[in-house]
Amino acid sequence: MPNLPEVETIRRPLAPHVERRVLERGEVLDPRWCEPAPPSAVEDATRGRRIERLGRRGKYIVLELEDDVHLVMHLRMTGNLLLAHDAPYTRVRMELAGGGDRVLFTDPRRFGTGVVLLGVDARDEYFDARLGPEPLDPDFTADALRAMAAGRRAPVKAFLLSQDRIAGVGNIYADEALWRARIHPLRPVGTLRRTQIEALRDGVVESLEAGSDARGAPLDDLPHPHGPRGPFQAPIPLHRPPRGACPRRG
DNA sequence: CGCGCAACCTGTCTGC
DNA sequence: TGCAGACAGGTTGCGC
Repeated sequence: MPNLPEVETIRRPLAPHVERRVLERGEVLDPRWCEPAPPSAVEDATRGRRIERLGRRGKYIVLELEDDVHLVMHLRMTGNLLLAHDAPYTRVRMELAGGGDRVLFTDPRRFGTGVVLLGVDARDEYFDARLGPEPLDPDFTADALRAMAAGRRAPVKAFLLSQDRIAGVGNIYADEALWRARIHPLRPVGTLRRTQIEALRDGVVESLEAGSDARGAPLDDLPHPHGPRGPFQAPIPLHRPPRGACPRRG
């Protein structure tokens, strides 16, 4: 479920509570979380290190620690990162020094993963190998999109979903962006006309922004046990319309 | 290389 | 009402 806006909604309120604090220890309760690395890799990396920053790239969350140690996490579909003492489905538990706060990675379906990367170069290499540009960065222009789409026969929806083209667009936002741009999802992306490419770029950006706005609405100050996704699963309008006729064309 | 698709999981929804 | 089966969905890896 987490696409870029959801990941950002989890990251943003959490960041001020963890940045500049020291991790006493991290404990991997589910060894599969960091496979093929052993849990000790995560535990060694986190022990006693200060958190410099809680960042994001695409759908990844990055816990940037001192000494240039980067803990890169992916929530996949059901993962969550929250500040709480206990929560169901906890896979990783990180104790913060002074106060007994804990950062928990929870995930009922155990799809979520984490990896420790040493050095900013290793981190960038990791992302460069699998992620395209950030769609909310200013260089994500219609021209850039057109260059990426040129000559490709893949359906435009599949194209939007491939993270090595555009980082952070998932199923919900691909549908929403195509709906806004009035483009059929199966249309080969390389055949789109210039005006459609422009509409598509706008559709991607606007749906991501709408998603961030909707879920980024302030709730309480602290993430509660069920995490910062709460009551406002308020869907953007049309991802799943009432079954039946198309609301636009019948 | 580009594309399609199965596999990974398990909670929740759907249909009988 | 209960149960079995379908579905959800991001990424990886394999086959064509």
